[in-house]
Amino acid sequence: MYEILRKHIAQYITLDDVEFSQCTAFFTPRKLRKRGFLVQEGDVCKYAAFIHKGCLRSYTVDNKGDEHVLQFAIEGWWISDMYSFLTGEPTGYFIEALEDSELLLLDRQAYDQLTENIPKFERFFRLLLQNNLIATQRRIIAEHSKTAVDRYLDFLQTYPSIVERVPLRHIASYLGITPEALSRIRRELVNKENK
Amino acid sequence: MYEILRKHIAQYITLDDVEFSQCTAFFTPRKLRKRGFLVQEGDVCKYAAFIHKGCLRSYTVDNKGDEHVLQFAIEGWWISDMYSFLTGEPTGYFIEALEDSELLLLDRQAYDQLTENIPKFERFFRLLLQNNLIATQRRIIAEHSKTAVDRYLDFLQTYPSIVERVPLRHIASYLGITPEALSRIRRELVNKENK
DNA sequence: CGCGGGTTTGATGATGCTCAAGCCCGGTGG
DNA sequence: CCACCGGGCTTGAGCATCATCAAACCCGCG
Repeated sequence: MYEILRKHIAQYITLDDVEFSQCTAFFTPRKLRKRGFLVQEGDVCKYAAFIHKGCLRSYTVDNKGDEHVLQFAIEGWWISDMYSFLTGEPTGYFIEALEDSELLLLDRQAYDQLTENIPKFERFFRLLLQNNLIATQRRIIAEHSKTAVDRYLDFLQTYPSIVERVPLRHIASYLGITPEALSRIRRELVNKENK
Repeated sequence: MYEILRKHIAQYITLDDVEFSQCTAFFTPRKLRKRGFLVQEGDVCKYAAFIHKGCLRSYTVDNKGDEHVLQFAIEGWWISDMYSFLTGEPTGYFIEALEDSELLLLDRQAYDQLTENIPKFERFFRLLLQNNLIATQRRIIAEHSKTAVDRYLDFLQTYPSIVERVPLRHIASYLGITPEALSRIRRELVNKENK
């Protein structure tokens, strides 16, 4: 049950067996069906969720009713609204399962105790935040410097395992374009291939 | 010399006088003239810089030679490439003074010692990262859900003190539009005002 | 078989980019 | 003190990209 979590953590900090089994005690397993929500706009996001199996997305809905995907996450990733989770303010995001999923949840109390009992986890979560920030900054620069075609190609390169699993319209939303535009981009790409 | 830093830190953690004077020992003051660089692309970003006075920007240059502003920072803010600073990898950014500026620099060793000697600072830097991530995520959503006009108006609201100090073309770059487009947006806005 | 969600296609229009030129203003040197 | 220069901002015309809206298509599922 915890192998994936263990491998994930090992990428950032080294834990012995005792520490790891201590740490697992803080997580609560939870299943989420396809189209189920971990949180919805207005909720307080009570959990940071590690994905053991499945696929989720976080997104906002603007005042025109259009969705904007912030993040995808699959096995071995985390998903949450860190802001709401850490401040207790209501979230502006929806976090939805795109497949039947199995999560390992960490609530705020567990998070505090975990970082207190095993201080290495303070570092661990800082590294997660840091990597997330770096990726998010790169995304902004990419959106300013690259065309939609190139951003789609980058996405294919960077997240091949996600492309296979999520509907195109969500990818379009992530890239900041309409489904129609993504459709046309894909058409052009196969056209070029066949020349 | 350290009042601004003290106020800034007090927003996130509480330090007594002893702790604060301990902490100041880790900082190195440095002046930077207008148009001077703290780091340039290819350098390792050796410092996290707290701005005591002045104004800086970080930006990348893409392969067409176009600049893309990632961040502005004025008194009471930090600027750095956290990625390069924390990993030791060369940075892809330029960090340039837009005015004569006075900085308080923290190098990697000082950073490590500071977080070790005064563990509250671990929390402090995590909060900084976290706030930065939240703001950066909002920026992506805003770029997907709002027009350039609205993003400019938001910028005026959110960073009035920066608008006064920074050339318009840098603001255009931050917003992801050309200087010409920003110029036209501003023209339309004053037209509307006068009706 | 027919329904419905997701994707594609087409036509049209808005938004912002590119390139080129002009304007404004502050700084410099005669 | 003034003429000139240059950088930054503005303006204009034409164009590319992508959004919008509406309709068709495709395919899995009841």
